[in-house]
Amino acid sequence: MNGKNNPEWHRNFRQRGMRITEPRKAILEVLNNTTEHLSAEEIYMSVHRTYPNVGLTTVYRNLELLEEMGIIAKFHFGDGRSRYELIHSPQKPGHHHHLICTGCKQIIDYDDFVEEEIELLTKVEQALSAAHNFQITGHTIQFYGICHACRGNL
Amino acid sequence: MNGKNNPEWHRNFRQRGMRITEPRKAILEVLNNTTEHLSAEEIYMSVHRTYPNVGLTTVYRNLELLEEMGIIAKFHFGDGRSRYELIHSPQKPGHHHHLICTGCKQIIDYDDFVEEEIELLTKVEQALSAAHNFQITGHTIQFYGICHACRGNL
DNA sequence: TCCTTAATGAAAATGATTTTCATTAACAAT
DNA sequence: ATTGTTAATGAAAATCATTTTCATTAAGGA
Repeated sequence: MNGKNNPEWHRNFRQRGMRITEPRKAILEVLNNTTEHLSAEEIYMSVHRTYPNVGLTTVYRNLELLEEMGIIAKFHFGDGRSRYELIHSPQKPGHHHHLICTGCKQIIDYDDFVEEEIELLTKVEQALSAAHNFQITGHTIQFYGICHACRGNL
Repeated sequence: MNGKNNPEWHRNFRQRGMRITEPRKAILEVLNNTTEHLSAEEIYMSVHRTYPNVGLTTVYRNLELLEEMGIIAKFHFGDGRSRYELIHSPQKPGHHHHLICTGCKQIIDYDDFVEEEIELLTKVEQALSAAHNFQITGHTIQFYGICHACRGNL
């Protein structure tokens, strides 16, 4: 968690009159230490190991909150549940562009042409902003396909 | 439905031993005649007007089927339900790149820089194919933001 | 230490989607 | 055209992720 015992998100929370609680610390701890794209249930199970009394409801509530605050992003990969990622993750900084196998559901954070993608996306973002009078807050790029292993199982 | 009374999808279906049924005709009819991004329930309601005895279950089953066949695409726009689009729609041919207002949930099929996007996407697709040994079947590009009207309501 | 109220946990409710199963109807063979 | 096989259907029940309710707890300012 950044090595500091009073991280910057504390300030962020307190400003909004929100309290620093064990469940919140635990949830952010889990998200900070994973490279995966965890679902609410998975985050809950992970948190549960250290804080067995934290409930699934609380996990859902805080994930929603963290998303509204712009701290995490919520993704849909087609497996019927939402998955969450820290927007500025120490584990995988930068973009969140995904390659998903529709067979085994594995999710790959790819790096190919990301520079160019970002460049174009920025341009598109500006165009959309202007043309449709939107204030853009985020984007999603996903490629779907079948991985080598799954192709073997056909 | 294409002006022909024996459309090409009939052949497509029969080849797989699948039958041409009223519900299937009705569902494709609805998808063919909309520019919207309909949910299963919305498709069901639309079908229901003409064929009141077609059930919601059947709509779900056939949407899944049509997706597997590569005839329609399933999207998630963050409102908790899946939405479907004909991949080759007579109403909006070409791409399916979306701009979504997180306030009012409106979905815009935008046209800005789509040429360039497709060009880059094709390049990325090839790179991913090679680098990760994937057979790419589709992609998703979405921008999220707040539209002008919704910004007023804050 | 006390007080206010944000936050929590457990259980119930909700809502989209899937499964079950008995019935119907496509369509190939007759 | 009639029949037989079985894919497809519809209704109801089941499932599963997520949300709501509500009584209780605890963060943090006074």
